[in-house]
Parts: sequence; C-alpha cells; structure tokens
Amino acid sequence: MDKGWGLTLETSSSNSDRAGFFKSKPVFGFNLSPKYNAGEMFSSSDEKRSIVNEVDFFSDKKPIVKKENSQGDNSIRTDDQFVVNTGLQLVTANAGSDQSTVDDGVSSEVLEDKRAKIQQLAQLQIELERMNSENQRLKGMLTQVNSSYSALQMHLVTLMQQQQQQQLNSKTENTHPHEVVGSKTDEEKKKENNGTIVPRQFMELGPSGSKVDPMDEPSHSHSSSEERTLSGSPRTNMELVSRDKAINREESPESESWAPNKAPKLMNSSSKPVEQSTEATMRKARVSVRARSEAPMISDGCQWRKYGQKMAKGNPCPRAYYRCTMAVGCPVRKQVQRCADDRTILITTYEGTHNHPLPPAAMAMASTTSAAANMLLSGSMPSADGLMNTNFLARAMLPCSSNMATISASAPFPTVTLDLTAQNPNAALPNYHQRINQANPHFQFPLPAGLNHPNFAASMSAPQMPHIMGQPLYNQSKFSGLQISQDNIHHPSISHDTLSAATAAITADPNFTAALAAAISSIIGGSHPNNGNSPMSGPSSNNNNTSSFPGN
DNA sequence: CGGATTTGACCCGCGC
DNA sequence: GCGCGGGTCAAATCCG
Repeated sequence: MDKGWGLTLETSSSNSDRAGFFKSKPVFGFNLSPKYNAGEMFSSSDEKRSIVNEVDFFSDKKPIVKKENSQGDNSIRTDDQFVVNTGLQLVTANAGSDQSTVDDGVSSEVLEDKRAKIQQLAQLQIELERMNSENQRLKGMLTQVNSSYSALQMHLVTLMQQQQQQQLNSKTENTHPHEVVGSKTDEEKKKENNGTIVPRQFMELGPSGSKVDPMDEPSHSHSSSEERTLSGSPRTNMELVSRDKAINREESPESESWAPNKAPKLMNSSSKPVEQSTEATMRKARVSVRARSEAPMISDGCQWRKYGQKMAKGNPCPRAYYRCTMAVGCPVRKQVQRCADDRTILITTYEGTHNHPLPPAAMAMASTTSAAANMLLSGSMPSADGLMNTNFLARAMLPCSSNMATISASAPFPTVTLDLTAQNPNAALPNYHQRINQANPHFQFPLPAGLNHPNFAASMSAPQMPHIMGQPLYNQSKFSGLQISQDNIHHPSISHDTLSAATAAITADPNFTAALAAAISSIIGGSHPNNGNSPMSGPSSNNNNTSSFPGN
C-alpha cells in the first residue's frame, strides 16, 4: 500500500508553460472541470473502504462524497487532458466517523496518518480554489488592461494622425497656396523640382483628403500626384513617394479597364475624403500569410481573378497575381507564390481593402488585412512614431503569442507576415523571404528564446492565425486543401467558440492591433479544433484548386 | 458564347 | 543611359 503523500500533478499537455495563469480553462496545468472523478485516485487494496468517488475541487459546493467500492490508480483524471496523480490512497473524508468503514486491522497510527492526509487534501483543495479565483481575477484584469491598452493606442494613433494632418495642411497652404491642381504632368513636376522627388507624407487624411485618390480616378492621377509632391511632409521617405507613383500608374489603367464603378466612389470622395485617402494608403500595406498548402491557392472566401503571372527573382516558382472580382473595381489584390525552399509553403500576400460587402466567409480575412493595413499606417508615422506604433502591435500580441508573425513596416511595402508553417520560424524562413527582409531596415521584438526572426522586421507570433483568419486550416478537404500540420500548430485544439470569438473580435474591430491581440488572447485560451464548418468554407467561385497555380 | 486563364509585351522605378 | 525586376495589361486561348 503506497502511503506516499507526494502530490504528483501529471499533465498531458504543455499548456502549463504557456501563461496558463490567464487561461480560462487550464490553470496551473489543471483543466478546471468542475468534476473530478476521484474514483481512480485510490490505490487498489484488498481492503474494503469507503472512498471519495467524486471531488469537486473548484465548485462552491462541497465535494460530492459517495461511498463506493472502487479500485483504481492514484490519479485524478480530468476531462481526458490532465491526470493528477496524487499518489494517495485516500479513504473517506470523515475517516473515523461512524459512516466510514475502517478495516479493524488498521492501527490508530494509520488512522491519524489518514486524518492528516485528509487535512492536507482539504488544504490543497482550498488552495486550488484560491488559485482558481485568483486566476479568474487576473484574467479579468488582463482583459481590462488589453482593452484599455487598445483604446489608448487607437486614441494615440488618431491624435498623431490628426496632428500630422494639421501640419500637412498648414505646410501645403503656406508653401504652395496657389498651386493649380491637375495642371501638370509628372514630367513637368519633375522638371519643376529639378528632377528630384519631394518626400511626402505617407498618410493623407483630413480636409486635404478632398484630393482625389489617383487609384480611383485616372484623370486625377496627376493632380493627386502633384499634390503629394507639394505636401512637404516632414517625413522623408523616397520609397513611399516612388511607390505612390507606381501606384498611380498601376491604378489608373486599372480604373479604366476594370473599375467602371469607381465613378460613384469618386463622387463620394468629396464627402468622404478620409476614406478615399485611407484606401489609397491601404493599397500600400500588405498582409502576407505563409501556410502549408498543396492547393493552388488558399480559400479566403473571396472571388479572385488571375491577371498575371511572373517569375520572381530568386524563386523558381512563379508568382501569380490576382484581383478581387466580388465587386467591380474592388482594389484588393493578392499575390500567391510558393516558397522557394519549401514548396509546400504557400505565400499569399493581400493588399488593399475591399470596397464591397463581404460574405461571412471572407469577413475575417478581409477585416484582418484591412485592419493590418490600418495598423501599418499607424506604424508608418515619422520614424519614432512608427517604431512606437509598431511596437504597440507587437506588444499587444506578444503577451499571448509566441513567434510567428512579422511586421515589416519598412518600405517599399509595410507588410505583416503571418507565418503558419512552423514553430521555429528560423527554420521555416525561406531564403527568398529573408532576402527581401534583409534589404529592409528592421527592428525586432523580444520573443521567447529560439523563436526570433533574425531577418525579419518586428516579429510576433500567431501560429493560431488560421483561426484568426477564420480560415478552416484544419479542413483541407473542403476547399483549399490548405495543409496545416498539427505539429506546427502550437494550439492544436481551438474551439469553435474561440474561433468565433476571435473572428468576431477581428471583424468588429477595425484596429488590427486590438483585434489581433484579442483574437490571440482568445485563442490562447485554448479549446479544440474547428471541424471545418468555418465561415471560410463558403463558396468561392473561381479561386480554388485550379491547375494553373504557379509552381504546381 | 461568356468568363477565366495564359502569356508575351509593356511601363515604370531603381541601381549601376 | 541602360538593364533589371516588379507589376500590369490585353490579346489569345481555354473551358464549361
């Protein structure tokens, strides 16, 4: 008979090393299921004894005590996740009372010993209750802090944007009060500026937003471009300016050829200048998703039309270009390319914001990319601010995440990279990707040991992004065939509720930082796999499983 | 026949 | 100025 009283807590999960303190379910490696079948916590014995069959450690109610003959090991099994091996051979809680059946052969010493053990058990029970309540309290505090933090961040970003806009407006008025909009070509502008490119502000919000976005109206591209060169923003970013020109070029024909409904938008532009300008800058921000998939394209709920394919330098796999066709003139595009080093990895880069209602299937992804773009805009403030804002995002995510998302706020495209492919991004990073990022100035966030991205800008983690994206990454049979190895998912069990909460958080919150942080927090809370009934499973007409995928 | 895809050409920015 | 590379266009082609 094992009289050892060492309380061994065996956990079959690694959750305990992952801030379990703040999780709703597992606390200290326990799954706080109200019912603990303690029938197995008693060692086998030939002796009949009254045993505690059920112990409700965490309920307000007293543990349920049943008299029952039972045999078992010394462990407490909890919802098939954790096993608490008590090493105890417990007898009834009121051992020695009339209701207990004690073997007459047991000595008084043994009885006292048992009483002591029972007291210890009770103390443990109380302690667990205390910890549970404390866990709940801390969890609530964390939630509150997160929300407050997000609100503060948003407020700060808004203030900075307003301030920037004020500066922009004042400078525009003071330095070029009589410029005629739309009267000069880019070439003329270059000549006027001695061929130099005048830096401009990344964001153009506020009253000056009455400027027409070049991507919305080709005929205004020059004027808009000119106004940008006149902006005289304190920010000196040649790349952004250059990129803007490229965008002007790209968008103008696009608007002519496949965006006939841009005219109404243009007419609204005067009434909603901010939206217009924001969309223009959205065009620059990108969200890149790296995921294992043998399908030609991950299904994200939107309809895409392929408009080009190019061989990219440094990657034998061609890069395919898609644009959203769910609405005429939708500016959203995406690039799909297989990783050069590991062709099972599919790199999908989203750019832009949808200008149309989205089906539920596409909401999560679209909101995420849109919000990411928003976030990156805030991270594109003048250098110090940009750094700070980007740190906001990472810091918002880091408390609950570990390693797999990257912010590259540097030009030419500020990009958020979500790596869903491996636990160790160092191993997963393709050289191609590294090359891209090596060219960029970057900074890095502190991450758990061994999980940093040495070549990425700001790293943060989102191995749970499949769920954040509302994408049925576990279900490849239905649409995309997207393969996410469970080995590569830190939290292989994500509940549908969690998914919903995460998706809702993102779709409801235009701010990527807050939304993503909330989503990750929610996901870290743990649960079980989505069975593939994700909203992402909606029909996507032409976007999937074609044989034309680059690299296939 | 209409829509989607393919693919060569083209444009533009950038670096040398 | 020239070449390279990324991105897009659009005619040709494919496909249901």
